[in-house]
This record gives sequence, structure tokens and C-alpha cells, in this order.
Amino acid sequence: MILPQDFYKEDTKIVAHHLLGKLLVHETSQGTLAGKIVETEAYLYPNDPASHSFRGMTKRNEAMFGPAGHTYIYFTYGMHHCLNIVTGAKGEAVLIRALEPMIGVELMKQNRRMTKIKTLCNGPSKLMQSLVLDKSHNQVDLTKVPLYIMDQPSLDESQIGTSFRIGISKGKDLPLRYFIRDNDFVSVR
DNA sequence: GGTGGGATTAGCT
DNA sequence: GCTAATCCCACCA
Repeated sequence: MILPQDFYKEDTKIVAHHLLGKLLVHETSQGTLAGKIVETEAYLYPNDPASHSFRGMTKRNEAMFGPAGHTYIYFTYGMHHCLNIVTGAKGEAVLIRALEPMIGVELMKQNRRMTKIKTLCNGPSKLMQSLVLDKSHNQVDLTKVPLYIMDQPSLDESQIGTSFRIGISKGKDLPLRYFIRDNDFVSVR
């Protein structure tokens, strides 16, 4: 079953938790690509200096203020894209940091021009390359084909680890990164 | 109209 | 561990 919009209307931290273990699917003309979400980060509003929404709505981050269950994709470092999922709270979203490749693995290898399955999707920009996603998928409804998230059995709370977020310069003290424990596909650092 | 930094990555040392 | 690649956009003037 495709996760309904209501799934995304919960508190952002809850959604970040619940997304772990779910299947992110992209149906392309080349074939279906999918991976299990193993690592997420919550970005809040208005008191989170690390969030793109910290200074209010701009042209770049307007998706974060849009409907829940839609994508917010941004371009950074001159060459990379990252995927966020907008939640019910205005200006908040969940960053997808890593996937465990499940479907279309051979195609992912071609897209990434790499052969190691472990490093195919273990970073926010890597999974974008693997699933053939870019800025054209910004503000897309994740409850519809060809890009959506499939429900999976819920994880036990004991399987979920928490840490500080990665790669940011402000708001480092907030424990808003969540990952599946003992999973080889999280981006360790 | 100019500028600086960024939710990164791969490849080299 | 260090760094180049590389560009959009917010911000200030």
C-alpha cells in the first residue's frame, strides 16, 4: 500500500521515525527503482537554525511550506541534490539520508557508475543519483506514481538509533537524526 | 549587480 | 584527512 497523505501530517520528528523501514519507490521508463529508508533527519521551524526554512519562506524553500507528503528537493555544492519530505507543520521537512537498495539494483549501479552495493545509496545525494531524481521532482506528490513510498511493517523502537545531524554548521546540538541500528547502509561518520 | 556559503561526494595522499 | 568540482540563491548594496 502507498502511504496516504495522513501519514505525513504527524509531528515532523514522528514522521522521521516512522519513515525508517519504509520503501521509497521510483518507477522510471528504464525500470522500477526502490530502496528501504534507513536514515532520516528532521528539520524544524521556526527555531532550527540548520533548516532552510529558518529565515522564513523563500523561492528556494517554498516547498517546505506546501502540502504534507510532497517533496522538497534542493540543489547544493554546485553539483548535488537532496530529497526531503514535507510534513504537516509549516516549514518543516524530513531529509532522507540513506537507503538500502532493494529493487533495480543493477540499474542503480549503472546510474551511479559504481558497483559496490554498500555505497550506492548511503548518502543524501547518492540516493538521488541511484533513483534518477533531480530538481524536476521538486514539489511532487509522494502519494502518487511514479514516485511514492510503500508501507512496511513498523520497526520496534529499540531498532532505532538517534544522533546529532550531519554536515551542518548551525543547530548541531539537536538530536534529530534517526537511523536503523546495525544496518550496513546508513552513512556512518 | 556582486558575493559567499552550502543538509556533499569521490578520489587522492 | 584534504580538496576540487561547480552553481543556485539569499542577502547586501
